[in-house]
Amino acid sequence: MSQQPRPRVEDRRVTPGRMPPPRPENTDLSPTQPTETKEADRNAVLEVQGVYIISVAARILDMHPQTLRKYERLGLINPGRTIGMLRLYSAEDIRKVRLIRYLSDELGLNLAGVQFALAAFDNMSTIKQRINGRLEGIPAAQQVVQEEMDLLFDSLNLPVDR
Amino acid sequence: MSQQPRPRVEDRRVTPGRMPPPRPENTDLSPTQPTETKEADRNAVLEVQGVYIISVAARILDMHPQTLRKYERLGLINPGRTIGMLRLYSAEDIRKVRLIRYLSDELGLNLAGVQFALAAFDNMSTIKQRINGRLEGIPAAQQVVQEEMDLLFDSLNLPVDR
DNA sequence: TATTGTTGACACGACTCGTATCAGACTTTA
DNA sequence: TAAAGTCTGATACGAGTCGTGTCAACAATA
Repeated sequence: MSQQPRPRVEDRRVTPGRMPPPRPENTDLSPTQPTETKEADRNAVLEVQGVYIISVAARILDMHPQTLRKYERLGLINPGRTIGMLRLYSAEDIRKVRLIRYLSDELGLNLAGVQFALAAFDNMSTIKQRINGRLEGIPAAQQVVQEEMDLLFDSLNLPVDR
Repeated sequence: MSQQPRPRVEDRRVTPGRMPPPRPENTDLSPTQPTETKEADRNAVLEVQGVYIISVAARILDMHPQTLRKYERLGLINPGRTIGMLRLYSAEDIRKVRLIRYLSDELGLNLAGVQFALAAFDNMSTIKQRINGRLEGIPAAQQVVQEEMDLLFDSLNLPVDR
């Protein structure tokens, strides 16, 4: 009955206020201890054209992999997959997670609220596009809508990154 | 708040000797709400149709008065006041509370999310108005924006009531 | 082969939310 | 004027949420 905690690579913890669970800190477990397995090296291997597997994405975002999985389960993000079903996070996915984190951490929304907000953003973007298309022949009107819709987005106080 | 063994209900007691906070002056603030009652006799203030004190509003909404007070403290609603500072809930206030309850109970938003959503609605309405104003001379464009913005509101799945 | 990924389940501590109660002061009503 | 109702700020509590952590059994990758 192996009861020992399985060592993991995800060694970061973010608990800001309180102590982390009383678990032994296997902070690092470089497998066959190449003494200096540079993260950069390993990342480079998995960094195929700006896509990252979950452990790398989690490290980039400084978040727990389980949190990323939970976000996906809730439909907040939808990373790609390798043929072998490994999650692949694109730069766009990373950006979206940052937006989610902003809505959650800074604005205090729960995940239902995040879901609502993301859907609202999407709908706003879509509508803006549709209006723009239907106003194809009236550039003056297009200009007005462009400006005002930008205002609308601004009013949501999203991080510049979006 | 950390949870720990706490006194039983019978033992709960407010710290003795605590001074109640000074009440605000009767400065007749926020006459914002019930424009209908503006010249009603102070005798009849609570009988004006469509304006309710908190206990009545709570009964109408089937909610706890403390919940209504909490919503106000968070800035979600802003009921009027009598000269004596009693809250006065208009039909519009009641409607807004119902919207809040829908966002909270049905969609699962927390109150931060409700705040965000309400602000988004307001901003969308404002922008729609502004666009409409700026497109005054282009009715065709007005029509397009009208239709599409209505679509946008629809996409939010709000209760018919709103 | 060693490592890291997958899933689902369960648990935790911190936090949120609606509700409840209290004391003391004030307002409205009978 | 007395009684009933409301005001304020505090504290409390059960139920739920959320991010994190762990586990088992297995698949993919290096």
